[in-house]
Amino acid sequence: MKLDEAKDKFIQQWGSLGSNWGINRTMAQIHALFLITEELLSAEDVMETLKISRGNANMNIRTLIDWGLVYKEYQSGERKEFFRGEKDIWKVTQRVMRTRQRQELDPMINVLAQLQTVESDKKNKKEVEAFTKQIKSIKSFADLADRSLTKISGSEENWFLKTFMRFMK
Amino acid sequence: MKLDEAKDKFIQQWGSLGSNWGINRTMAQIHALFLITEELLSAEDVMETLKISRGNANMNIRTLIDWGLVYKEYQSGERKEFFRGEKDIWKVTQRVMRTRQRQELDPMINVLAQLQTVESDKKNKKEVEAFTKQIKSIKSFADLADRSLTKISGSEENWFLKTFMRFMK
DNA sequence: CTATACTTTCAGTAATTAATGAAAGTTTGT
DNA sequence: ACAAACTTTCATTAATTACTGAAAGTATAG
Repeated sequence: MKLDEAKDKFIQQWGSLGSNWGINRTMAQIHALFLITEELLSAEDVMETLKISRGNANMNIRTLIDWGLVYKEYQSGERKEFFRGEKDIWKVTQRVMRTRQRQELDPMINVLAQLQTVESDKKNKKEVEAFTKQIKSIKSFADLADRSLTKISGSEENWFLKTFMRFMK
Repeated sequence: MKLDEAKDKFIQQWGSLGSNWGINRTMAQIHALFLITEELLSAEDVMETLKISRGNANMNIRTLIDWGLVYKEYQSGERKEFFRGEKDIWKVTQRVMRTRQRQELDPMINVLAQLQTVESDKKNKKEVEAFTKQIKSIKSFADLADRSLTKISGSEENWFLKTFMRFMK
């Protein structure tokens, strides 16, 4: 396979992976491009390579920066902004975990906490008990996931690999 | 909060969580309904509770069965099918992991394997090396994730909790 | 201060994804 | 074998989500 073909294939596959996981295809493709590009890229470069509009490129690069997957850098002598992708796949994973934990797990946990107290009367006592029990069990699980993610996404790769490999044996 | 209000809130929240993770809102809502319903439900029940069409209910219940999150059961004396949701949140997690591993991680790993061999000529030698190195590093990570998921999704909750809690300490 | 080089926003539009419901298919009881 | 009771499919329609591009906004150099 030729290099350009391989790069394109990687970008497409990463894009489709992203879109299956609720991350828009273009954002995932831009991220893929940054993952396999050593050099700094400008918004223009991204637009041209992926054939997307200025607005689209700008918005998604911005989101990638928010997620901590892309960094803004300045080239001396150049007026425009350049960007560099985080290459370390372990760091990438940690940052994706963190972002999604904040955006999705934490709100879920809040709602679950609220749902633990439901009014009960003589008519539906049994039903309320069953509901509350199930919500509590989901909440416990979500709390465990939350603590785990916090620990994992704050840990060094070395620690993680060492301990995790032992765990997985 | 009233019970019905709480149930509805749970269904909505689970639906929105799902849709953020690339699972269609209705499928996630049906799943939520099954998670908090002790009794058997018919397709009709689901249609009425969630105000969705017959086709929609049927297709998504089917997918939930494929994922192993809902079971088909027959009521004696009744001609129509009834369904029961898997309540154990640990099992639910394992099955979601398994399904997504099959549907998304495995294809990604296959593509990464292909991308490891890229033709090189004197002009782009350096570039090809850098690309291959990065792909290899992503592939190793994906392989680790794959092995971990296989192990976790085949393990007992007890084993998992015991070992994982030690790991997380 | 002002012209230029850039970045950001956002209303309108396009593309994608999901839902409907009627028709076709299947199963079961008599 | 037939009819009733139910399930599945799928073409059409609706809803959602993402993209474009022009206009507005901002920063910098001279």
